[in-house]
Amino acid sequence: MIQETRHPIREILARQPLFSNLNEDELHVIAIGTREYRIRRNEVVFQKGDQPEGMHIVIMGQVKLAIPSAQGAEKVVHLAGPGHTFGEAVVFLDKPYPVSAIATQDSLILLVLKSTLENALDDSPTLSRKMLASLSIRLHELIDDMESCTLRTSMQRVVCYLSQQVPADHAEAFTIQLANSKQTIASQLNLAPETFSRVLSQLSEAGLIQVSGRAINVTSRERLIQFQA
Amino acid sequence: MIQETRHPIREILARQPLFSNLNEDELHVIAIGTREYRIRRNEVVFQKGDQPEGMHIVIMGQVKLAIPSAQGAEKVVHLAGPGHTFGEAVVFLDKPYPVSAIATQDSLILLVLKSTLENALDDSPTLSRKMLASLSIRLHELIDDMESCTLRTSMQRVVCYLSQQVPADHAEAFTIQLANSKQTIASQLNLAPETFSRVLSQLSEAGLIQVSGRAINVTSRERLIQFQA
DNA sequence: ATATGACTTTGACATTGATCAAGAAACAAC
DNA sequence: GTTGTTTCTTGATCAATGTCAAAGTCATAT
Repeated sequence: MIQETRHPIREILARQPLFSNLNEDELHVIAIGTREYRIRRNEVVFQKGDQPEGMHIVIMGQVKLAIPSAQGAEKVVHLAGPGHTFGEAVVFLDKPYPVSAIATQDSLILLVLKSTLENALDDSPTLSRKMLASLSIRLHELIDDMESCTLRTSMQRVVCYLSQQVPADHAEAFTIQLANSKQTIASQLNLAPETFSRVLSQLSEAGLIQVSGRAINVTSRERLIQFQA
Repeated sequence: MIQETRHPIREILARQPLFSNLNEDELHVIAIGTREYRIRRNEVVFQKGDQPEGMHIVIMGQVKLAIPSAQGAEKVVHLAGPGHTFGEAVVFLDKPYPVSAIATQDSLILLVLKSTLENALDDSPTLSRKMLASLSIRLHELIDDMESCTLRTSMQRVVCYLSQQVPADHAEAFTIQLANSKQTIASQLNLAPETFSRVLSQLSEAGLIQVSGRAINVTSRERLIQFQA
């Protein structure tokens, strides 16, 4: 599953915002304590309960972080794309991973070993600061997710999800290209796939969106947000 | 609402695990940037959307962190008792509080101002490390909460909650004294108060617990955990 | 003591969203 | 292409949990 290669790890690291303020020496030390691995779609990076190895950085591809349940169901907690990190929280605790990580696409990932990261943090307040910010963001995202799951109806969750996928230009009408299967997105929204499908049809019938495979066209962001029932 | 007093803030800070490794000078600087305030039961410390002031440390009492919803409902995210901190995550982000904080008891709280904390973190890798650990723990707790809310039935959530309240001695039979109203606990478990009440009666009928006000006697931890339906 | 208000319990009912099952569509492999 | 596999949609049904309402309990303050 893990396959070493000889890419310029240091170059890649230097391009990550997290490490952009480090000097050559610091970067060199981190690069030495970093492994690169490739992983195929649907393969497991680690499982809930495994002992943490370090911080993972997605270079290419995508990794799904999910809580597995006994009955085979799972709740997707986060989808980490290029430039995103995962597994960093456990570096600071003596606990196993609380989630499983599975590649949703063939991916290229860096693993900064636990001890390497710890040393780097002790030497660089800037890195510590960025790490704190990164964890804080994750915390906020999780709270938003919690809010969504507990205080909203399925319709509200879908509307909220769609309206958050707005492109940079904030256009009133736009097309979303879903980056994952509808199953995965349903799980992220804490919905059964069937429910997700039905909610999308309802929005279609109301003329607010057009669905064609993974492409969803939003006619009016404004009207979409207003929509109830 | 906020009322200054002249307690030995520095002494109190020194007793917090978070600051225990700091030297006299560092502690002094932090003490200067720390405010003490008292707040009554049911009073609001801050609301979701407010601009963050710094990190709060509960010295006495208890503060409830909850996501408010438009319809007056709320989802309790965390209950912070003596020695616990809250509001620290926002120090590292330029975002408003994602939750509201309300005292559930008359409380005494310290507020380490944002800039003070930031400076202290830049000067002390140890403090940074502890802060990272603290945020990581919060993240784990939230993930556990997420797991509970999304993958378990109401019965499973209550059983899990009760069995986690085990006293230190790990006795098979024990009595829990609920530290909050059943409403609050129900919200934390993401249940309607009525549902919580019904689940407790069910467990009572099954002979697994005896409920008497806020005191809950667990007859057998083992059998409680096994219980289904 | 008694009264007032908050919290809790219980019952009846409504509703959301899950489950099961079957068919359709998309995709991949050969 | 054709076949097999996975994903998605749609319908019918059901169970879990929320909502509403009323009564009961508890605590507090006067």
